[in-house]
Amino acid sequence: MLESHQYLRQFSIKPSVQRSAVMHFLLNNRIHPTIDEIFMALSPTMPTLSKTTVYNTMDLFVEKGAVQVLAIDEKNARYDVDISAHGHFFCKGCAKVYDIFDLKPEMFQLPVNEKFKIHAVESS
Amino acid sequence: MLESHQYLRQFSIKPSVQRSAVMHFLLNNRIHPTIDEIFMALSPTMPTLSKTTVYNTMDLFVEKGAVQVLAIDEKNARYDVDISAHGHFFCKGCAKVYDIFDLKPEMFQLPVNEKFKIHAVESS
DNA sequence: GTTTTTAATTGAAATGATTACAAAGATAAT
DNA sequence: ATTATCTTTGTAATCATTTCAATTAAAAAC
Repeated sequence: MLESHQYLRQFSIKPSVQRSAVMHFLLNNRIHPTIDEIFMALSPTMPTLSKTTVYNTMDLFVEKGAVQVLAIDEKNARYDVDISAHGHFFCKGCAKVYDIFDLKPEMFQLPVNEKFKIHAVESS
Repeated sequence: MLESHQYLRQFSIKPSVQRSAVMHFLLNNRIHPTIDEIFMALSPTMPTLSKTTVYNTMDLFVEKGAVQVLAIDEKNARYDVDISAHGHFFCKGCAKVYDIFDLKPEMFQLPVNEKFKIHAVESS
């Protein structure tokens, strides 16, 4: 939990009890969780936690670049504390997201010469 | 429209006025449209069309393998009549999906030796 | 070609994830 | 200690999607 505190500071995120708890969970459970999974995991030991806070917290984390949001699961947004450039695939059988760490930038032949500029590439 | 009729049959989809109209739109507007975009485009010339029909139709098309559904846009499901293996990227500026045709199967180093079997790989 | 059966379409209501908002609580500054 | 600012919380609103039952259209049987 101390670690999470420090970790948040690295991304200029002011720590709070809730934020540290959420980050602690993310760092120790790399399961690309949904909002609900995060909420369900924390609420037993944090009965006052609100799901809205989880939404707010994750929005902040994404905005500050501490986590990335995946759109790979049509049903729910999923989050990844691993912000390195890597891919994902979604197993429809077990409904889980798995990492693909072998992707290389050259794999994407983007039309960068066109009228838009690339902000980010997600292989999710 | 005649073409769409024939096209649907190739995927064992029984054509109807609505289905042909939707497929005709998809074949001639390769913009990876949302349900709403399809509905909005067709309803002027098809006032009785229901949005539920568009949902039903797209579900059927996906099930029959005539189109693929993309999860790349967090807000809405998007559909692509191009069922060939290719990638996509989503421009947050213009909120449009673009194709990436240079992806190759080898780009994905999947852990096929594990306990799940891969049904499909989407780079979207 | 009319009747019967089956399938497709439709609109309204239900669901479920996410967002908006305003009040309550906690933290930081004075 | 007091005031101001930021965070958390619960409720209500929103929006995409699904469910469902009724209507309409199409296909099959006669």
